[in-house]
Amino acid sequence: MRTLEHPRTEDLQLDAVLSALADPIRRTIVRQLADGHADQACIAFALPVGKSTSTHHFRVLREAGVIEQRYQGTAILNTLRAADLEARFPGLLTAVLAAT
Amino acid sequence: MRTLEHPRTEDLQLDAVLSALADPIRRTIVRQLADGHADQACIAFALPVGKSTSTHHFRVLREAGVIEQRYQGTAILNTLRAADLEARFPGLLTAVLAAT
DNA sequence: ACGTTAGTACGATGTTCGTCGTACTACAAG
DNA sequence: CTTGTAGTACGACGAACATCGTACTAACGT
Repeated sequence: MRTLEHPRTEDLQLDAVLSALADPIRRTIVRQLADGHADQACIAFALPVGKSTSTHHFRVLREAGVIEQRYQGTAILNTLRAADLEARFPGLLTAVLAAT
Repeated sequence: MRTLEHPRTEDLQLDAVLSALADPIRRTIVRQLADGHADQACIAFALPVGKSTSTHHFRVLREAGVIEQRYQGTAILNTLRAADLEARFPGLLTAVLAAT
C-alpha cells in the first residue's frame, strides 16, 4: 500500500494553511468536504482544471494539513481535518467556511 | 491632500484577505496594529525589508481592506479595520490573530 | 493476462510575488 | 528657500505558483 505524508497536528503552520485556503479552487474542495461529502475520491469534485493540476491542489491541501488522504484501491479518499485544524487554529476553518 | 483607495466593507474579498494574511511580514504588521499600536506610521514597524518592499506590503493590506491608511503630514497613519473585517468575515481576523 | 480506473511524475510555460535600489514627490520645519 | 522626513514610482530580478499534456504506475474487475 502506498502511503501519503501528513503533517502532525502540532506541526501545522499558519502560513501553509492560509496559503492553501487562499486559492479559490482549493476552497471549493474544502467546502465540498465540509458539506458532508467526506471520503470522496479526487475525481468526484468536478474541478475546472486538468487532472495533474487537480493532483497538485490536493497535494497542497494535504501538505498544509487541511485534508487527510488515504488510498482505497485506485482511488484516494479525502477527508477534512476539521478537528485537527480546530485544535491548532481555533475558529479559523469555521470562519473561512462561513465566509465562502 | 493625497487620498488612498480603500475597498468598502461589503466589497471585501476573501481571496484578497486570505492572501494578504498569508504573508508573515504582513501578519507582523497586523499583529502590531492589533496590539494597541494603532495610528502608527509605516516607518514605526521596523520590518526586516527595504523601504519600497515595506510600501508594497502596506499597499497589499490596504487594497485587501485589512488596514486603513490616511495621510498626516508626510506620514501615513495605519489602522486595523477590525470591525469591518468582523462584519464581513466574522471570526476570521480573531482566529488569525489568536494563531499568530 | 488484459483492459480500465485513479492518480502521479515530469517537464514546460506564463504569471504573480517578494525583494531590491534609485530616483522622485509631498509635506513640514527652520 | 532649503533641508529633512515619509512614503511612492519604476524597473529589474529570481523564486514560487497555477496550469497543461504526455507518459507512467498501482490497484481493481473480468
